[in-house]
Amino acid sequence: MARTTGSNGARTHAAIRAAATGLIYRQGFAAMNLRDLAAEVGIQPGSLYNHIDSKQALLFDLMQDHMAALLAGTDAALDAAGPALMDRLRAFLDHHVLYHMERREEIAIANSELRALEPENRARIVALRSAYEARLTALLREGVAAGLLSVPDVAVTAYAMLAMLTGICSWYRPDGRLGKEELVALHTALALNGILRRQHQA
Amino acid sequence: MARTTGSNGARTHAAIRAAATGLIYRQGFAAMNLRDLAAEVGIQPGSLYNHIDSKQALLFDLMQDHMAALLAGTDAALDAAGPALMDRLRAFLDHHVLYHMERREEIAIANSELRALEPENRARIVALRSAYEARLTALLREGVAAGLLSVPDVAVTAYAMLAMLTGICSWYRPDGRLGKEELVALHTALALNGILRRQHQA
Amino acid sequence: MARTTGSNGARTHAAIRAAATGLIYRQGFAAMNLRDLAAEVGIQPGSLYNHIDSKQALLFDLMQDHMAALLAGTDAALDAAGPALMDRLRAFLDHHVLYHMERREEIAIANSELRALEPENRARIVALRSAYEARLTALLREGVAAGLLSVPDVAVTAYAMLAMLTGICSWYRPDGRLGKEELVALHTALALNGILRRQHQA
Amino acid sequence: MARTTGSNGARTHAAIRAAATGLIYRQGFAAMNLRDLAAEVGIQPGSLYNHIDSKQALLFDLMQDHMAALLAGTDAALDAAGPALMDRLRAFLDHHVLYHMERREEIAIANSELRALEPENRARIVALRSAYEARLTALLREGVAAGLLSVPDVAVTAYAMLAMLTGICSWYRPDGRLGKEELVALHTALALNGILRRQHQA
DNA sequence: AATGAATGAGAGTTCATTCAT
DNA sequence: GATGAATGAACTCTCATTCAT
Repeated sequence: MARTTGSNGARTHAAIRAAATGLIYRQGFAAMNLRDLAAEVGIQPGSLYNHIDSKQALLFDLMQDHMAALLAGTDAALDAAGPALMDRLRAFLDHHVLYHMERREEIAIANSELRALEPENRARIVALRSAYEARLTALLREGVAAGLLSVPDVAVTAYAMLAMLTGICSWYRPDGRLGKEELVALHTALALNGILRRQHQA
Repeated sequence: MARTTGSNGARTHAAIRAAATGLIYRQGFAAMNLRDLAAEVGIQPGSLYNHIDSKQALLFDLMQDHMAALLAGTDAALDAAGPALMDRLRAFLDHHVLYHMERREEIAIANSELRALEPENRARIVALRSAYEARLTALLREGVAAGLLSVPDVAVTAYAMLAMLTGICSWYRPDGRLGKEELVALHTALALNGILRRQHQA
Repeated sequence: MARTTGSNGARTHAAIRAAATGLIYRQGFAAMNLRDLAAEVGIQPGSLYNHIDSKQALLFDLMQDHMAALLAGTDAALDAAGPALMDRLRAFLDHHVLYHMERREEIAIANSELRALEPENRARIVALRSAYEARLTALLREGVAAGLLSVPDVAVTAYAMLAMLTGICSWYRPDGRLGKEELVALHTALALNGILRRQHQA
Repeated sequence: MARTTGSNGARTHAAIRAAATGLIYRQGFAAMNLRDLAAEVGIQPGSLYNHIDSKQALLFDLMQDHMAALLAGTDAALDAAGPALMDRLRAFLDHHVLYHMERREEIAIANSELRALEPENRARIVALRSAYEARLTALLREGVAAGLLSVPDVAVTAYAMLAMLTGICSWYRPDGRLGKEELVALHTALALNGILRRQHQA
């Protein structure tokens, strides 16, 4: 049976996800309640269940979709960068910082609400996250092998770099003092300077 | 945690704070409930109120004490480092990393539960946090003035450095592959490399 | 229950009644929900209302139709039995047992869900039930007057006999150890033995 | 720590059980809600949980305690009846009828709310019920072996007798036309007459 | 005749907190 | 200082029902 024309189910579902993203970002998942969410969407609390299975399932869906988008965006950026290693590394870092400025709410949720997921759901998100980190560690290993980078420990360094570049989403505001491009350049340089091999280094 | 025979008030209070630190770290403040906290301490929920004023007050006390300890430890490390700027900067970074490994639960709470504080309490913790950040921005400014550092934007760079070094407390485990000293050295070097002024740079 | 292609309204209505009978029998009226009922019929919950007025009306219709069928079947059996009192009494009991084996779901509902009916509906079902009981009490009174039966209290005895013979529908299974005819004979004898007047009795 | 004098926890718990018995008897378990139950006890709904684990656990406890009391009362009646078989059979029936008049609410619940129990709980109540039925079937078998009773099928006859005698609790009222003793005598005679072996019977 | 989305009431349950003992 | 029972508000979620399409 065809979907009734003018039905606004899809619109409501999107509104729920958008409102939930904002509320979880601001208050945390446990502190968000479905009454507030429903009110923000403009429906009754019970009506949420026409669109979601449970509060937990809503969180999982948001996180999963976000991680999938992050991975897809990253791969697109790497593809666009061409084959040269340093281009690819720079593309990864640029994309990471830009994405973290533009979608800082989803990022913050993905980083802080892992503990709110039930074990099975958590395992699936952790797998996506690992796949993302693997993109960076692979680039670092290549760089070391090519003699371009100085990285004492690939795994720890990758964590540290991601932590630094991810931190931006906890304070960035679109109307801040510095523009996006400046912030991207500044952060990518800061990160690269930390690992670039130099002549006077061993 | 079994009930200690002959325990007195101070011991119970300390046990409550220790148990709360662990529970908040693992579950988040909003998701922690006082039933579980009381059970872990070995008392009834109502008895908590002989030692704390409220769940909110307990969180605030934990965060305030932690920030005070962080500031005191930092200042002690700076005093011990002597007057040389680079020694002081290195001392700040070393201390930061070490402290974040050793007290990662308190750190994680201080970083993630600001939003759970009531406005007045939040303002007081934010003030302490700003004081801590000011220690680093002051050092960076000195370094730039002395021509030792290359820092395009002091505030943003300080944030990025702190984010990187703070990230360690989200994955560090005492029984991990690398020892504390290695991790401190690795992180401090990574951070310093990012900002050291070099000859061939403009 | 799969959706029948080309099903029309009457067929859906019958499917709803059949599914509701089973669900109410198994779970009770209050515990049955219209979601499950709709799912068993293969339609959406809202579509039920094209066929029923309300959950309450559905229950009432089922009970009313059942009581009417019971009465009609009883009267047919009495008519077929002829004029002799003992034949008629035996016919009543035989029919009662047989009917309670064959339609135990409807019977169980009629016996246990009176309390779920709204007062007005309940009164109407109670009236039908009283009419049914009156068939038996009339026979008992005739038997006593004719000196054939020994019945200390007609009303109480009628209740007790009906309770005994009705009990079968709470455990009878078509694939059980004993066949229908055996069970009918056994129960009718058990009931009649309890009230038959004997020579050596006062 | 000793129970505080004057604490009325036990009294509240008993009041909850008593009120729940009445409400479940009148409305059925699924239709009873905890708000009404709490109101009848004179406490807030949430306060119920100081005394019960869940609605389901409350039902199970009521049914289990009732079945245990029925079994204990039956065994006491059998012990008091002495060794003669017919005395014991009569004692069983007398006790059954009397108990079903005096505690008809618990009985009705035990008979009609089995389906409301979760599988594990149901299995435990069914086991108690089987133990009770076994008391009667054992007596019937003895009676048949001794040539005192005529019972075509022990299991079916036992069910039918219990159904008849249990029926009383669905209509008995303490202020009714007949007294307890009369009703006990009437029912026991009705049941025994159905199975007593007579000379002129094969 | 059927759908999917909405409603509004209410369900069982949990929670931080209070307080007489 | 600790207890057990109580509170009252709030929670997530379910329900019968309605209705435009």
